[in-house]
Amino acid sequence: MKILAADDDRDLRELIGFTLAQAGYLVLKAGDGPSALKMFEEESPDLVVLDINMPGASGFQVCEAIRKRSRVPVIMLTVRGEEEDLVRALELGADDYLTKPFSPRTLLARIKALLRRAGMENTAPLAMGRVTLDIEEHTVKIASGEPVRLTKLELRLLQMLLANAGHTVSSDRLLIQVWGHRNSGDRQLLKQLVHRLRQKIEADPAVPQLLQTASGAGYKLVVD
Amino acid sequence: MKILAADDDRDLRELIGFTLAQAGYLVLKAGDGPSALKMFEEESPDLVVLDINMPGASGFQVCEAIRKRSRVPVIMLTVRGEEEDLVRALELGADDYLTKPFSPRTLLARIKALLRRAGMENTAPLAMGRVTLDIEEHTVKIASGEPVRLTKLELRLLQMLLANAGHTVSSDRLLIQVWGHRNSGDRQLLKQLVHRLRQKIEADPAVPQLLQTASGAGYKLVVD
DNA sequence: CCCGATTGTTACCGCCCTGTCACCGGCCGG
DNA sequence: CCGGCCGGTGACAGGGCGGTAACAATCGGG
Repeated sequence: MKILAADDDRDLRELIGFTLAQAGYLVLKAGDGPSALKMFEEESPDLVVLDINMPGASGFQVCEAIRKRSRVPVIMLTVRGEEEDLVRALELGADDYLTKPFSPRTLLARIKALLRRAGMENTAPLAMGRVTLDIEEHTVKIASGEPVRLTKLELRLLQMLLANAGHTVSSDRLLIQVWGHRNSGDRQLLKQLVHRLRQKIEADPAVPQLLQTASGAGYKLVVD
Repeated sequence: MKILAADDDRDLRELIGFTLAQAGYLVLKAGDGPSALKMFEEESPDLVVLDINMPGASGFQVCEAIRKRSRVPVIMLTVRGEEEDLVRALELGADDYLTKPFSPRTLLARIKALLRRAGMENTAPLAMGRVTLDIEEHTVKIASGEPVRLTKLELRLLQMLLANAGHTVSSDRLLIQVWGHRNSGDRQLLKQLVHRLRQKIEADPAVPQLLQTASGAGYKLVVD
């Protein structure tokens, strides 16, 4: 599990790094916004701890940039009493925050809670009913047919639907989970992705059996 | 969206209630642990705000009991500087916490973030007498008939009537709850919506059994 | 740097949801 | 008796939403 910690305060950065390393995480450290972003691009960590006050680029900018290309869990660090900052951070897509000063134990608990919520520590069942998803190979098998190759986004979409197999998942939620942002005007992206995925996995894409539409609500995967 | 707020401080409870009601949530209030648990059992809310320090049963116990039977999002309220409490709360399965004092805006932001993370629309089918409402699928089943698809507005209307099953809901209130703010002269909208809903759920739409008219007052749902 | 794969954007079609108008019938007070 | 109010019903136009296609932009590996 790879965690990126970005903070301009060298001591705090080292403390965080030490704490997380003790807990068995692989830690990447960055001292300012730009290098945090660069490291994020190169290493694609599984979780990001981000100080709001940093030279170069504020934590907000970094968070926004990260959200543009990933839905990785983000924890923001802030000083006490800056509630406006918190609201803005959460609106920008941050998943959680910590108020300085905090104890290492608290940080660890929050990180674990977030990873648990994000479903990153339990390998979800890959097979369900007719659908068998191979995340490493980026392929699905339907019933006992040939494996079909999926793109990154298709895989992610199918993963989300499979995790909620039999239940409708709202379009907004899919947008958030697949792309990481939630401009609800972006339904066209989802339409297209669903269409392309159907071409690959449905026997007759015009009459979907697996990936069904719940009009006005979202989509659901029928696996039985 | 139903939210249970449990706090022994009456003023704070009312403030939370007012804030959430303003934001359009249906709020249930409890003043101590046991009644919070009881209300949780009976109402199955979509999110719980839980004060750690309560008479009867501590927030910890309530949180633990809730976690034994549900994964509903839980936000814990705590006083400043009790970090051990926070860690324990998160380990017990709480999803988030707030340090008192907090601003209403912060509370709202955290609740929204949590609902978003939790998927916001995954409410279990709501059953009452002959009527079973599946909010995530946008469908109703009457008695043991086939599920009928509902539109957004029909769903909202039925939801409101079902929440007050057996009691008359005034037309003005329905107008506000279904459409938002409207001048009360807009009864035609409601007439049409009721008519369309009856076509879908009544055995004989000309003689309504379920969705009955309370002349001069409003409508009520008869489920038994 | 190039080519193909992948992803995002624009446009269009068809369905049906929704708001609105128009009309009917019953009830009530003048 | 009649005119107004209320609730129910039918019809219809506009627009929103989902599906599809075609194209542009971007990514990624050789």
